[in-house]
Amino acid sequence: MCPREGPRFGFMEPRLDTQTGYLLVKLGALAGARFDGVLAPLGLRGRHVRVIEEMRGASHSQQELCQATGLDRTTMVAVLDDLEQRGYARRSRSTADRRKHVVTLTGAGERAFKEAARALADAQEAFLAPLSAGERDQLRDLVERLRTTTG
Amino acid sequence: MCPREGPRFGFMEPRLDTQTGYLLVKLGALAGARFDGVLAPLGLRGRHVRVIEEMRGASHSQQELCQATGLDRTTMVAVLDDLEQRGYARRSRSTADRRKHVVTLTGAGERAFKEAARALADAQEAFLAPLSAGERDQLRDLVERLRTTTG
DNA sequence: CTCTGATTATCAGTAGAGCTGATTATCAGC
DNA sequence: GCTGATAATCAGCTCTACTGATAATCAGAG
Repeated sequence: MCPREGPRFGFMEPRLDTQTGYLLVKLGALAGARFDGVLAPLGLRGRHVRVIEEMRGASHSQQELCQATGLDRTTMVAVLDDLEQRGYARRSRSTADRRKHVVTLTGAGERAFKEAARALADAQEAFLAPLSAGERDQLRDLVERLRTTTG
Repeated sequence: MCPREGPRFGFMEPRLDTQTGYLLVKLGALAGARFDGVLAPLGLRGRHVRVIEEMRGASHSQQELCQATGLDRTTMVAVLDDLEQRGYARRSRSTADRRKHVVTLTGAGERAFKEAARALADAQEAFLAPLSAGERDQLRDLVERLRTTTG
C-alpha cells in the first residue's frame, strides 16, 4: 500500500510522458540518434564500432563476433563487407578450421576506431553536460544496475 | 574511489559498453521492448497508446495529433485506421474546416487506454524493481532533466 | 466571383533493417 | 566413407518509416 507514482488521486492519471519508463525509452532513442549522427560523417554506424572494438587485440571468427555483439549472422556479413571495403578489416580462412573466417583489424581500422571513439566520447560529454560530475556518476550507476539486474 | 569511467589512465581506453551513453541507449531499447511486450496481448503498440492519450478529453485533427505525438502524418493514418477498426476511435469531417478530420475517442477506446496504462505501470514497476524508491526518484529526475535540456 | 497558393488527409512507391531458409564448404565422430 | 553438425553466405520476406503525388478544401488577392 504505497501508491507512489500511479493514480495517486484517483480522478487524475499521470501522463505517460512523465513516467520514468517512457522517459528512459525516449532518452535512449535520442542518445542513439546523437551517436549515429556523429558517426555518420565517418561513414560508420554504431554496429561497426561495436564490431571493431570486439576485434581489437585478438582475431575472431564471425560467429564469435556475433556472440559478442549480439548482431545477427547475416547482419555481420554486411558489416564486415563494409569494414573490408573501407580497408578497416580483413577476412581470411582459418587454417585450423577452414569453415571459419579469421577476421583481423587493420592499422587503418584501428585508427578509424580511435577517431570514432573520440567522437563518441565528445558526443557523450555534450549529451551529459546538463549534469554535474556527481550526478553523472549517479546516473551511470543506476542505469548500469538496471541493465545488469533486469536486463 | 571509482576509476571506472573515462580515459582517466591514458594507457587504457574504456570499453564502449561501460559508458553511460551506450548504457542509456541499450537500456532504453530494453525498456521499449518490455513495454511493447505487455501491450502486444492487447493488440496495441506504444504509438497507439500515445495517440489515444492525446485524444482524451478533447478532439483533435490528425495534424494536431501528429504535432503532439511526433508521429509522421502517414504513420498517423495507419494508427487511426487500427484504432477505428477496433472501435477505439472515430473519424468525422470537421464542419468548420472540411479538410480536417475530427478524431474522437470512444468509450471502448477509453477502457482500452485504462487497461493499457495499467499494464504499462505494472511493467514499469517490474522494470525499476531493482532500485529503491529514492533511487527511482533520482533516476527519474536525472533522466527528465537530460531530456528537457539536451533534448 | 475567380484564380492562386497553402493545407489536410490519403495513397503509392521506396529504401533500409532484421529476420528465415536454403546453399556450399567444411568439420567431427563413427 | 557416411552422417550430422557448423560457418559463412545469399536470396527473399516482412515491417517500418519515409518521400512524393493526389484530391479536396480553405484563405486571400484582385
